[in-house]
Amino acid sequence: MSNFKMADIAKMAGVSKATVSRVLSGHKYVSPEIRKRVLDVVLDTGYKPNLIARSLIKSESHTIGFIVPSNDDEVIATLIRQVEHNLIEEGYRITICLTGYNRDKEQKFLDDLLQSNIDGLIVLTSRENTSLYQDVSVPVIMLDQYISGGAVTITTDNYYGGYLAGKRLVKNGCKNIFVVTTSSPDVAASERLSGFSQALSEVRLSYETVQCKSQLRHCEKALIKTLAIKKVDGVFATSDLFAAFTNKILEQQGLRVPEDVSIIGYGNTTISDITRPSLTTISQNIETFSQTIMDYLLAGIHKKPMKKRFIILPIEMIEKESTQ
Amino acid sequence: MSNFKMADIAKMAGVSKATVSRVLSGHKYVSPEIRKRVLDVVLDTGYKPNLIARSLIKSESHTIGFIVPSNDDEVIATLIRQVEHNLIEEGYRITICLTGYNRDKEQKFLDDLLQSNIDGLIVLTSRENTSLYQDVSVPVIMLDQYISGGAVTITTDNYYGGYLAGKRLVKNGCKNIFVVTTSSPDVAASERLSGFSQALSEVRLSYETVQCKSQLRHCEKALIKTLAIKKVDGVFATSDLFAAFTNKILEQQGLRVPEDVSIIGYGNTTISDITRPSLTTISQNIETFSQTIMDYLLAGIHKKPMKKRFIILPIEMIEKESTQ
DNA sequence: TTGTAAGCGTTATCAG
DNA sequence: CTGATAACGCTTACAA
Repeated sequence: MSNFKMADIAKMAGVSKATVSRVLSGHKYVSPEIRKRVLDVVLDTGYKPNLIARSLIKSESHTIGFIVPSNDDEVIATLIRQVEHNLIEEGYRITICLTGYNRDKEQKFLDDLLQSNIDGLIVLTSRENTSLYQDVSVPVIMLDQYISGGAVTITTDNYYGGYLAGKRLVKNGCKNIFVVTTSSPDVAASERLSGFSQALSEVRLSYETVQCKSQLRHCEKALIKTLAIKKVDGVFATSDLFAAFTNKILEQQGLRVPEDVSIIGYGNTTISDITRPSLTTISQNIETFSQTIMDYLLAGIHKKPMKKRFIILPIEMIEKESTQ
Repeated sequence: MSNFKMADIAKMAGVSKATVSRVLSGHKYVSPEIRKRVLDVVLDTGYKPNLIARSLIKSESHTIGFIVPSNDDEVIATLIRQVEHNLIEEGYRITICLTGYNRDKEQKFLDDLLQSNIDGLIVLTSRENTSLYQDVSVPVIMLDQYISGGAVTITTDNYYGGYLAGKRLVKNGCKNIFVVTTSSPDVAASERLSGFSQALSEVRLSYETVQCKSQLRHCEKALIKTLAIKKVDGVFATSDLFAAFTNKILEQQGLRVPEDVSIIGYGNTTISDITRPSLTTISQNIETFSQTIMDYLLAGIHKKPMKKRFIILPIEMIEKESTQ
């Protein structure tokens, strides 16, 4: 990294700072000779402009804040990766803010970002915390849930995903159904459950709920406890990880999947392919998800008119071995 | 977000900008009355100082760049999460840069960060790309490998981890050993293999190598191909994910784990607990890893003297069901 | 087409 | 203790 400043380059090239600035910003109205002279010095010195200074005067930072509960979920990690990839192409970078659903933390992150001239925000949070984003001065993409105010909501069709899963278990003739889900205020999971519920209630079925705390051993306990008092022949888990773990526990208990129990997970992640049997699951197209986020985020940043402020992306069920 | 600037606050409180600045920076030498007067206005208006302006004059940004190939590995995702958590406590935030081992991308990330007054850098990269970091103007924590220049290297004992795995398979009497590893230039994996090799060569054993590209189905092909020509009774995978997948394929081929084949993974991740059988694995203490990174990073930022510039953290083998 | 000078919103310096 | 005034490193009217 060179320690040259624009003034140094200007002096060395025998021009003014303004001219150097124009050359570097690809401004027109610079004579070829002078452009070359400046560029030569820039190359010689390895000069790189200070982006903070530029940021201060332009009130932008080419930085997008990405606020999420965690990166431990494979789907979220993939989304982060994909969004980062797409944003880079457009000249932005991302600052990751992991909130753990903690409102104070989230508030602090938000303030910090807003004080740093960020250009936009992508947010995944709980229902309670949406209020933080109702009146923010930069474009906000709110994931998975509606929020009043100016934000654009983008979500995959979690309700329908859950609904499809429900229909599938019903089709398999399952009567004793477990739902394995998180205890976090995860809006996607709760939408999935609503859809699932709907599918079951259409044939007058209900289900047992097994809640998993972050630690899998708690999940194991809860599952075994419920198994002690209820039979099971069908499972819907709100994530592939839960599905995979449930699959293991069930087989440890002497139940065979899919012969005795059908299992459906969510996410179509790597995990759904490394279990035996592989897991039937609901797939969201992460590339499309990311691309849509990008499109609306950039539209917001460039103040382009938007037709919609609420976008629902389709999902599909991927049949694997756990529901045969 | 308020749109007030320091000058506004100063005017409203009837003092100078300098005084407002002093109050907000918690400077001493401000009379109680004036302090209160300013603070009242600040609270009333919801004023928050612009961090970019502060950053410009102080030549720091309270931002740490975290350069890694990807976030799809569970160990790395956990490390990112932990480091982020620790850094927040210290008033820093992180910008994530996912390189995919692409040198150009990495170079661009680096330049961009350096042009933005970042305070420090945490880097996980390939051997070839270390040269990018040999002469960087901010503290660099290089993960998993040594690098000449001023950077501090922090690594877990990958070599010994591999060695332990090798010893364990030998102890189980394995003679036909497979190693399943990545085809990426992953320095940790290659260290693990060195250690593993050493353990085997001490008893004059060798092994077959199965290379996995990012897509698991390629891995499956490679594995089946090798199985067609070689017997196997022991497997060492350089990640739990590979181990889990291998476990699945082997059982599909009619081999029982651990009766016919012993498997050892790496990372002690969630994956190692959701397979049947659960996977014996090598565990790195991520909290300690993260804390060590933090300590040295902050020491570097605050220009404190450091006793060591090369830190190796211990690992341990966690015996689960796949090697019994 | 180029240079001069005035910002961007803070903090640092130096009188008072 | 407080207030002008000059940085920080760049962009951008406005002039020339």
